[in-house]
Parts: sequence; structure tokens; C-alpha cells
Amino acid sequence: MDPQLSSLHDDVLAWFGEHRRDLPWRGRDGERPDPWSVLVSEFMLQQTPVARVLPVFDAWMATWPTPADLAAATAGDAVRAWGRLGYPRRALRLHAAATAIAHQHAGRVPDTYEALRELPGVGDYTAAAIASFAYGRRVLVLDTNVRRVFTRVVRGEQYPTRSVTAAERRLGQELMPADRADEWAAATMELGALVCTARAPRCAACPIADRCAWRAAGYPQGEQPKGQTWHGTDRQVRGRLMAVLRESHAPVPKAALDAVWDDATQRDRCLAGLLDDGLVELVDDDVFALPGHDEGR
DNA sequence: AAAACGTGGCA
DNA sequence: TTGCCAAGTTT
Repeated sequence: MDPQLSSLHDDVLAWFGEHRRDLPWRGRDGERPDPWSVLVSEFMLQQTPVARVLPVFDAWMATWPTPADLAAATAGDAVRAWGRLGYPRRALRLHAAATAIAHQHAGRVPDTYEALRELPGVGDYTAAAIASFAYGRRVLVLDTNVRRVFTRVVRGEQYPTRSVTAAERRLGQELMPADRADEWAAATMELGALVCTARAPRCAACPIADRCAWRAAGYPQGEQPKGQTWHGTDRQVRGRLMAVLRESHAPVPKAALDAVWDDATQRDRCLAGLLDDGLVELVDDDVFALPGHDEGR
């Protein structure tokens, strides 16, 4: 084993041992976490900060402690419980994943990357994360935190590219330790989340600052991909429409939805999009609700 | 393969 | 106040 690599592992893992956050989806004192908890948390954490996930996660697991419990609920119940986490299609896909697990996997969360990857809403990152954290498999977990850490430490650049490159995967594989790969994944993610942050990295607290290529190069500023616009977009309109549906337990007349946005063309396009996505159902003439509102009564 | 897809906190 | 950013996936 390359001694430099070995000491890199040691330093990062030692730092993790001291600064690891005690999050509810993580196992206690060396024990593996519940795979369902890992899966639910990973869905919620897609593009959403830990602090906002915590309360919703707790309520979710109390309501649906197993995949079969969620599968027995309606999709609308899932969307409503999702609350204001954002990207409500994730709630729909989590519900669909639970249904697939209940019916095609005997209620057990799959334990291989390949099987996980088949579940709705589970992409490369999420499949790797569940396989690693829940089952200890030695798979490469590349999230935005890990990518940023590797890009800075090894490549000497401030920001990773928009999408994962083959070179990045190669590097990630080379850096991955033979043992405790799951701990390495969690540690490098945590380092990116707590120290090697996007905006104001806390290099003074970094266990590997002495070998960081970006730091050694004098922190050259990189080009940032252009940010997303928000005001006036369909996403904003969809968000407002969903908020009305979510907060009402009774079906909603179209007039109530019309009130959230002036531009009728855009508003109707967005409502049609939500219907198409399966986030909204037409329950009567000009009356709408979250999906499956009248099932199981 | 670029673009769509929510939300709220923080600088 | 505006813009950035957060454990991505899908089409």
C-alpha cells in the first residue's frame, strides 16, 4: 500500500472519528444503520440540506417504519408528508420505490448496487450510498461533497465539473481504501460538508490541508456554472400549486388554484405538467387533489 | 446531453 | 436584496 495514500486515509478517518455528526440515519457505535432509514434519508437529501431533512425524516420514519408501511399508504399521503422539502417528485418516487421493495423484494431493501439502481428515483449516487452505508459494500460514492474535496486536494481546482468524468471515477477508485470503504465514503462526504465547503472552506480545520493542491496553488478561483433562475419560472408556479394541494385535505376547486398565479397560460401549463407527472389528480370537473386521495377509505 | 425540477437559509 | 447553494435523477 502506498504510504502516502495510507496516511491520507488515516488522517481523514481520524478527523471523522472526532467530528462525525450523529445523524438519525447513521448507525450507532459501529453498528450498521437500518437500510430503510438510509434509503429514506438519501431520497430526502438529494439537493436538500441536512438541517431541513431532520424533522421530516423523523416524522416519516415514525409514520412508515418499513417499506411495506409506506407502500400501503397513498402517493398523496407521501407527497403531503414530504412537506416543503422541495422536488416533490422525489416523494412520488420514494413511494414507488417502497412499493417495488414491498412487492418485488419481499419487503427488504436490495443490498446490491445493481438492484438498488433499478428502483425509481435511485441514480448512481443513491445506489452507491445505500450499498455502502447500509451494507458495507465497497462501491465508489461520489456526491457533490466528495467531488469537491477530490477536485481541490488532487486537481488543485476550486469546483468540480458539472457532471462526473471518467477521470474522476478512476481517481475515486484509486483513492478508495481496501478496507472500511464505507467509512471512507462517509468521512470524505462529511469533510466536504463541514470543512471543505463550497463558499468559505475552513482550511484551518482541515486534516489534509498540508497536502491540498488547491491551497498550495494559492486558491485559484474557478468558473462557476451559471445558477438557476427562479422568479417567474414554472418551478415557482408548480411550487405554489402544490402548496395549495398539500395544505388542503379536501379536493381543491380550480378557482383556488387560479388564485396563486396571474398568468393563466403559464398556470394552466404548470397544472397540466403536475397532472402529467402524477403529482396531482383530477377528481371531478375542475376539482383537483393529491394522488390517491380517495383510496383506502 | 442540456434542461427541468422546490425550497429556504445565509452572505 | 440578490444570488448562491444543499448527500441528484430523469428525460
